[in-house]
Amino acid sequence: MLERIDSTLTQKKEKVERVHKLPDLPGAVQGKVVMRFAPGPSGPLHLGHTRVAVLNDEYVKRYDGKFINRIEDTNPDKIDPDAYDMIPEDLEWLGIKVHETVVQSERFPFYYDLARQLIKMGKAYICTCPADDWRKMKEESRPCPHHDESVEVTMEKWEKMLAGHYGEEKAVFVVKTDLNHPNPAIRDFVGFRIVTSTPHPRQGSKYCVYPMMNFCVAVDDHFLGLTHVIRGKDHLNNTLRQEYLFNYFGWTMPWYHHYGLVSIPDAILKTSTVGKGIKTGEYSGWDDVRLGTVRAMAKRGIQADAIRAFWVDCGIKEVDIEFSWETLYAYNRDRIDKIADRFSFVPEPQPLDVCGVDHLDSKAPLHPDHPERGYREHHLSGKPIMVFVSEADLTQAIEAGRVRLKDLANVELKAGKSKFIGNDLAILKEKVKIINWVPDSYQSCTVFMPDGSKKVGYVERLPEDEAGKVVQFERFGFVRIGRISPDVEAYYTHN
RNA sequence: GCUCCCGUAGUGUAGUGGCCAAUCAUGUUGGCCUUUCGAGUCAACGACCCGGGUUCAAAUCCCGGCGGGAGCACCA
Repeated sequence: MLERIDSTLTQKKEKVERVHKLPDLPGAVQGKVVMRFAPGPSGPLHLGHTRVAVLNDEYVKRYDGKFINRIEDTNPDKIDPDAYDMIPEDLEWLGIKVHETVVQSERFPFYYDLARQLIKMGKAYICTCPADDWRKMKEESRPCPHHDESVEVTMEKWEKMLAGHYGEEKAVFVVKTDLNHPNPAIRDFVGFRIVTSTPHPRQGSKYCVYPMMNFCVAVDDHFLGLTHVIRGKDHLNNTLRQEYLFNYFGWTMPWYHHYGLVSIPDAILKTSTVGKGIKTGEYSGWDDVRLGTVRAMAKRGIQADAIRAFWVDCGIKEVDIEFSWETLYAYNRDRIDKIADRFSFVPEPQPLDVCGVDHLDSKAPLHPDHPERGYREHHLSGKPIMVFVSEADLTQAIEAGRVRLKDLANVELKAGKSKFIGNDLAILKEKVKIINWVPDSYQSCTVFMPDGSKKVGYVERLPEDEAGKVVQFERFGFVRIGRISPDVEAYYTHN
């Protein structure tokens, strides 16, 4: 301990630029840390999930521990069968190493056993009151008539429950906590319920008694050997409920930590809404660029690395925070700027004739800082030579009278035509603007923007190997190339 | 209504009694540089929720307000 303090003190003096790092986990032992990610399989992962997934992964990697992906599929109403495959795919894309996968619907008999043990301890009862009545009595700190039934009676009712003697909503297994607990959120909670109307996508109608999240979480967190749990603040009260189970069974609790809630502005995240939208054709799929899914981020050219850096930077504090697209984009730009080849794209293209010259050659680097990567070359001829420029640029250029076609020529404009006036870069010192152009060997290109709009224009011919890569359309922004032929489709990343 | 959590610049973050007239990042503005409105570079802007108390000394400890969030589900 003292050594640690000493080293941080000396470090502090030496550090000029401090990189934000996550704090150490209390009681973490190298090689012994076990953590988990516990999504409900209602769809693929979205930005909100990435925080908890990344943070847990960061710690597992730091301590050379184990990362468990626990699929919490105990509510058949909210299961998308495809999610069982999509979640691991998304985790892999995020660079998260999963060491073990647990699916809760495969463990129902195990949960049933523990339920029996709990009944034997007198810590649970089977309630057959109408749900509203039970809830109301709880609010008033009153026990329902079944609260104090004997172990024998309770056990008998439990077996009847399992045997299907009760219909849906006719009986629940309740974990006793403390009806007089000042916090109404902590008083007796439901551990198992009956589900018969919706078959489970994986188990069919094999089971009619379904465990509830709070029961499974406590049981699994213990039996899977978790040492540290990091999750959202919305689970704060759940942890207090789960604590009762740990105490009844005599288990030691892992270290639980709850970070603040994140609000992600302008993000479409809600799985059920998106799922419906996909069915109706409103969205093209889970990777529709308007969505906040991991898939959409990938499609747009957001790097997993940038998302990771963002969450590490946010830390694990309990304060609620607001997600900043600007900051994520800054981290992402930092990563893609180095690797993105540059191309010329002109939205709303307008033809422009360049008179007074027979042919023009253009040679521009794929990346201005890395000429060794090669060049884009165009050899233009014709009488006159025709190029395309964007409508907005053309308007401004006509107003200015002179303009530099980037890496090509200086031209003088009047009445929609232009005249070659040399190639001397000194003209830039005279505040002449540079604009982009494409030759008549262009490809049509549609850029899909995150707000759902499209920018249609021409792009200079792209090498086939740019498909799937992030490139920069000069003076337009970074995009990820979806396809190259027959026409180019690209997804806007950010500026 | 009850219970719990939280409150440092626009956003995120460092800071656990003195080295804090407060760190870093992002953002914004301006300069330089650059054949992109990208990158780089230099500078500026911008914060300890409020009020008491403890102390020689408080962003840091205590109390009270105020503000924000979550939970009180037979969802996760």
